[in-house]
Amino acid sequence: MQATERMNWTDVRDRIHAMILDGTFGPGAMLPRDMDLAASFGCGRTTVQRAMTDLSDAGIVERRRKVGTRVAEAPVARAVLDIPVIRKEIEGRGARYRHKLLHQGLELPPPRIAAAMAAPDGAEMLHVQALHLADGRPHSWEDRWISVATVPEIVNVDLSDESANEWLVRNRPYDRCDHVIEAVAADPEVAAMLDVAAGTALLSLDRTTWIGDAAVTCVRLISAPGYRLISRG
Amino acid sequence: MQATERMNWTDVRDRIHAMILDGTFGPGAMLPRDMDLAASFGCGRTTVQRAMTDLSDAGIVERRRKVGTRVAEAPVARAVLDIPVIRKEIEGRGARYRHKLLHQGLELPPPRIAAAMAAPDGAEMLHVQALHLADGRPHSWEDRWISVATVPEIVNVDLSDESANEWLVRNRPYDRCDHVIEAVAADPEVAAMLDVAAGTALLSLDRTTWIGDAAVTCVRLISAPGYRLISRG
DNA sequence: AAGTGGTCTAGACCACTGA
DNA sequence: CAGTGGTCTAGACCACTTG
Repeated sequence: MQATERMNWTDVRDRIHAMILDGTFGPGAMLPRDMDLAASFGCGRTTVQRAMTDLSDAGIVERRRKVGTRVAEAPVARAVLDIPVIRKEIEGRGARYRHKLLHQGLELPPPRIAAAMAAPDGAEMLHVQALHLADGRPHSWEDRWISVATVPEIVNVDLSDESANEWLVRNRPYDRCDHVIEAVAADPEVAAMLDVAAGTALLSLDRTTWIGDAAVTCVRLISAPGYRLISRG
Repeated sequence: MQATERMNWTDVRDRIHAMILDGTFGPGAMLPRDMDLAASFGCGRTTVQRAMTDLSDAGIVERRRKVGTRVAEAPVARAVLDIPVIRKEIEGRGARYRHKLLHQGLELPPPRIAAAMAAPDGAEMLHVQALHLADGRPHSWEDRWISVATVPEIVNVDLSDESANEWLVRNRPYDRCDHVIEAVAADPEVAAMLDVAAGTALLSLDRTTWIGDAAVTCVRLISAPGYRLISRG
């Protein structure tokens, strides 16, 4: 008597994945229909569906109605980065967090910012610059523009107490956000703030956040040397 | 008579998300049970489940059995980066891809690599250095170590024809991979290869790939100035 | 022991797309 | 038009966690 094991959808996913990895189905090959796979695994079609959704999300297979499921040709490497709130990250390392407001004022944004936020010409925004410190040492420098049109009450908030990011997250949580990651050389101003030599290679992370189609804020975070973004999976 | 609209699971997800965003359920608040939400939306519990799975994957809510569903306290910003095969990326921009093998040999890896790949002391690996070019101009510099223990046949492959990455993807596809992103200053060797001044700030991407618990390869890719990683959504 | 989310099933219908 | 994946439903049972 054969013991018939009950399979999870994760088991089904892993068995399909294994068949792709060991060459049973090579890049570009068609997989059987969900119903046939379900029959061969002895499970319902829904379970195969669930497994396929996961493989499809991971970019391992491509599914099209009427056509079927195909093993992806050029597997992209997908890195999922969790970018924590800076204060949480610092406190999570057991260090003391402090935040220093350097500048705050209504100004006309440079074209780069206005374009990223799809803002009309001549619209003033709140410009904020701040420094994040871990145990008193510079951790990162923040250069932020906030849309007064989207968040009018921001002009009356005291940002020396709470960081702009945390106020926004609590009071105007965003829908979605874009990120751009690049390497930059420290200009003299940033170098002085972060206490490094001008020209030092630093990681820059730009984030634009949106509520629906209205831009909330566009922030550039430049971190002190040694900062890394890590993704495990 | 009220027209009862049929809701997709994405609609359900968006309505729950909207209630979180507009403050109906603030950070840390408990949401109703799936069954009650289903009743209030006029759909089955499965549909709420599907919506919740998505919100949970996105880090917006946290679900625990017997306890219920809670709005996340500290929303992390999640950036999903698709890192394409370099050749595809270059050809996708309409440029001509070329690949130049600079170095290839069996060597003892430095401690950093041996540790990242969890390799035993004294195990030689294949060390490969190469340059990727777009329309003849340097695009990125690659420094790669390949585990001979995991991929013995690699020593007989001609890597001047096909890049190591593409050979590996075709012949030893990996299970999972880790990424580390950081900013580095160009050392003289890299600077010469990429045709930039020494000390230029460059983006470095390290990737270690695995088949099960066996490391396949550990590669550092350093890109020419102006390279960016972008995530939208 | 009880309550919650996690998953499975079978069947049904919808949505997209190629012939 | 036909064939595939995408989704919904109702009901059932499982797995985990707290009391």
